[in-house]
Amino acid sequence: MNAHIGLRETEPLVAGSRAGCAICLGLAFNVCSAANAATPPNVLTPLRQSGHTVPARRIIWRGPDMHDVVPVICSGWAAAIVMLSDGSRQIVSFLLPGDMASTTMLFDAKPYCQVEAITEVRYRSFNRGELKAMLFKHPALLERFTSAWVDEKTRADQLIVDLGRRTADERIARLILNLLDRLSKLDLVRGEPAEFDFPLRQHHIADATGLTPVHVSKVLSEFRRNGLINISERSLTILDAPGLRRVAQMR
Amino acid sequence: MNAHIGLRETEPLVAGSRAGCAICLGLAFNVCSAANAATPPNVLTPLRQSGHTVPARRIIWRGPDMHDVVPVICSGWAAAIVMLSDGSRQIVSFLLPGDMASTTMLFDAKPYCQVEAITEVRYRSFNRGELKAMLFKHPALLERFTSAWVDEKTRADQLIVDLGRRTADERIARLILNLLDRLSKLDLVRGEPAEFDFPLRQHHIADATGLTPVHVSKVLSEFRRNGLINISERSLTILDAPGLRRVAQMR
DNA sequence: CGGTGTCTTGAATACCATCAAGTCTTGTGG
DNA sequence: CCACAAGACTTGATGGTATTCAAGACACCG
Repeated sequence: MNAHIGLRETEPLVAGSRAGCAICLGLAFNVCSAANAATPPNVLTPLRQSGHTVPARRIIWRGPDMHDVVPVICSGWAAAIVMLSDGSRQIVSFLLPGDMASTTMLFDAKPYCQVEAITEVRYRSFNRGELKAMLFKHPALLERFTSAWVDEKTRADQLIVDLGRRTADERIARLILNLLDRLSKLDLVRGEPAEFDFPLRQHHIADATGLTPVHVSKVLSEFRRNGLINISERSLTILDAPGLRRVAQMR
Repeated sequence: MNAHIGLRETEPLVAGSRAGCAICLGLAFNVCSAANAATPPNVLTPLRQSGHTVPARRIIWRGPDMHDVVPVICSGWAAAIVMLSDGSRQIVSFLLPGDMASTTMLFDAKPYCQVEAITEVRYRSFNRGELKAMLFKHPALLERFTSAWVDEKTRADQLIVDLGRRTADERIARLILNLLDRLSKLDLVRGEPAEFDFPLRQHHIADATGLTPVHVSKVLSEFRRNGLINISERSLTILDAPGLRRVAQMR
């Protein structure tokens, strides 16, 4: 899951406003291409799409019902989650601004997971066929898309290794460092020592690392005791980056 | 990892023979398209490629050195493995005949894992650029390729769930059932009760399920005691499919 | 024939889950 | 604005699953 395709906004958008979205989409594509110096500006015609804003904890995209729409996150955090019949959950990937839930959504309509908002989330739904056609028409966009796909797969494989072969401390440290990485590419990390918005509840961390919320609490407390990180007011500060990396890499 | 792109052979091939490979590749593509009734026969020009045969346990494709080649398995079993610095290993996917190590190899040159032969393996290496160009030139092939990609990602996400949220028994039962599924699509499963070649050592199962060989041994013994499966002479028989599924699905 | 790889089994241990109780925060309706 | 409920987090006690350690049986190969 989780493909960053650079459909980000530079300015706030009137939520749900169709005109606003259309403008923004054009903007976003230009921003995207500008950042990459690949696509000349204004080559892209706006796609049909619909903007939405949902509060935290709402389900954005549920397996069975949505067929032809591909959601792209504009702002906020979300998660792609596989639900098991006993109520336990596995977060397959976190979705940050600019992410499509999964690159596979462009091709496949049978999903095995749902997308849930963690914070308030603004997102846009694209028509799958149109989005696909557009990507294949513009090489620069396709390039971006395939690179998003490679990133997504790399992260998935990394997660497999983490869940299969690493301890609780390592998993949690790596989760934090991965988020740090992704967020700093989005320019969402502030200052020195590094600090960023951290809307995850401990149960989110548990669902992502294959642990229980109780154990996550214990590990995070230990991290704090050791002066590695600090979490307060939904914000995470990395106090000792080398130390945290040491915990994460160990082995 | 692991993309089945239908580059299989119908007949044995003189190992390493360039002419043989070229013929076989044409054959293979036709077989592939015939199986799908999508590509008209003979539309495809043969690609440059090289055939290889390696014994079990040999490394086929190592991260750092191979840049522009994409290996495709012709016969035998292989595994894509992530090595950790303490010597522990995680198998990210098993590669069966017709599988490309990963669809991402078409686009990305920086690999984080190696491909190892489990049995003797025949495989072919394609030039990445040429293979890519060919896929994008022929819509039917591209279609096949994207579907391989979706399968690959689906399996990766399933593995994430298994490693994150399932017990040892469940993981091992699911591994067996997944292999049964894939092998039966390749027509490599015989008879009733279902039975197939099973070259995996217990340490392979351990590396794939995130367990230790010792514990794999105990679980398999229990499966046998309960009359679920039987393994002998590198062949696995599923004696009680519903029972095994019950163990696998549980929850 | 020794060496290596594979598998099995038992005992001790470690890591993480489960259970439980309590604090604190957040949100909601009266 | 307060009261109450629900959610979030913490901490300690206990237990289970899987690991680690160890030793031995067996097959295969050079």
